[in-house]
Amino acid sequence: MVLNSYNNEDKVLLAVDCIIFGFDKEELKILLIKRNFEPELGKWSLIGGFLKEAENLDEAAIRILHHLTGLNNIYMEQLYAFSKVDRDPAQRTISVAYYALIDIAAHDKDLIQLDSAQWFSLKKAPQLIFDHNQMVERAIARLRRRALGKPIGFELLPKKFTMRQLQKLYEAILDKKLDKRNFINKFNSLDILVKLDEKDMTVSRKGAYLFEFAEEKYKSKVEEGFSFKL
Amino acid sequence: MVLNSYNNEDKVLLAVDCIIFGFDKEELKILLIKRNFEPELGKWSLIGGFLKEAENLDEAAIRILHHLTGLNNIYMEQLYAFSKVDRDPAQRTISVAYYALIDIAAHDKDLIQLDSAQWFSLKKAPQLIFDHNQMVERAIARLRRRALGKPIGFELLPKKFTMRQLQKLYEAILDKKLDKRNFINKFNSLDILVKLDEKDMTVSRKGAYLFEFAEEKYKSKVEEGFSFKL
DNA sequence: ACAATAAAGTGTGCGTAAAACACTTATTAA
DNA sequence: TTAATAAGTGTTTTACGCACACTTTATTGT
Repeated sequence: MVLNSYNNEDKVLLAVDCIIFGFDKEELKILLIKRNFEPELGKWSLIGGFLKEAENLDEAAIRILHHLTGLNNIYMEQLYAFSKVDRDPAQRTISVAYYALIDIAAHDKDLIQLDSAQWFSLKKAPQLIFDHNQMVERAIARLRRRALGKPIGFELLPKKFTMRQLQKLYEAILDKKLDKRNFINKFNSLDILVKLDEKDMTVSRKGAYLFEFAEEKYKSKVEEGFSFKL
Repeated sequence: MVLNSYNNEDKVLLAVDCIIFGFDKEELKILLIKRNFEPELGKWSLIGGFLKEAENLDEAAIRILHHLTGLNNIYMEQLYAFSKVDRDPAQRTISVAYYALIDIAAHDKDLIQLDSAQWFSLKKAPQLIFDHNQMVERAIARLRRRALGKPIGFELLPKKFTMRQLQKLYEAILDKKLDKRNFINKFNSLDILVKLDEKDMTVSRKGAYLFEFAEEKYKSKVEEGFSFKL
């Protein structure tokens, strides 16, 4: 064999595409941008760009997301590397997808207000370019599994929230209705919520008690994980 | 912005590293090769190579594995893309790791008998180059989660096997002792095993009944998944 | 002031699955 | 014949998932 086998190897373009899910009290949304360059100019796509030589993939994802949307301090998780040979007709490109879930309201101020980046209801999102729809599907599947294996909500809900909001978040992710009592019982048994003396009166005549996450307990639950069925 | 933004983007070397776990009736092993090129010549590493322009990552993994070990027909699953900037000191390289579990005995004939590829007990494996140890750790974690969510064993055990072998497989993957009776009860309730009239007499004075997987039922269980705690 | 309305809040019982637990059986080698 | 070895086998208790319906609270409109 050869001594330094690194010569003569093909180099490729490595893209990073960010799938940003947002929650706005009722449903899951996804942040998309309208491409302003060829190919597929004018079509909707995920938030994407190319890895630079001097950064790793996590850093690239953060940079690209910030550059195209203004969003900061978003923790994204790597999803999968998509590599079909002709996935991008313009040039051979491998794309590593990242995803995150954010509280739309909390990050609203960061969002650059171009009409190029826009929230879509997940169920009414347009067709995306290349294999981006597949990426989104895989991200949703991952999200669901994650929601059943670790608590979510901390980065997604306002600091103080009602049980109903938390339940709606899970319903949106799992795409099914849950029983109020069972949901509350199960979540309470995790012992990561703190009931406040305060009520949210905007939501109904009676008002609904507000809760907070007990940050330390929440984080240790994320570490250890759990497995529940909802 | 620019019209065709693809120019001026950095291209990188994209490696694929294969983590091949094997099971040999007692413990989990891992297949490693001794590097015969610089950098790190003579050290142990995962089975790796570079993606070519005309293939996707799955294909590259299969080609590389076959080329370096002779192994054929191994289904590998993509694990994660590792991208630390200096992970390979020789050149900027991103590596996508793949992993698979195989029955060592069944694939023995395919293995090229160089002293360059060698099975190591997982617990006694040597230090690997670059970030390959991290890759292995992540693969083990994934393997454990997978073993609790879908049946495994079909590709890993001989066609006919004893309950004890199956249990040892799970014990090796989960790295803990399991209760014989509970294990059998749980597995039987899945209804994917066929008890044969044949006994394996090599294993004890009394002999142990052999089982097979009911292939169709097994596959549908893989599709639907399950969630068990062992 | 009273009635209607709207959403919040609250508890129980049943069935299934997990976990703990120990003795008997079959065979062979001494 | 017996000593040794691993296989084989059920039951009980506990925890969890899931189905299920009425009461409470405050406001708004008449």
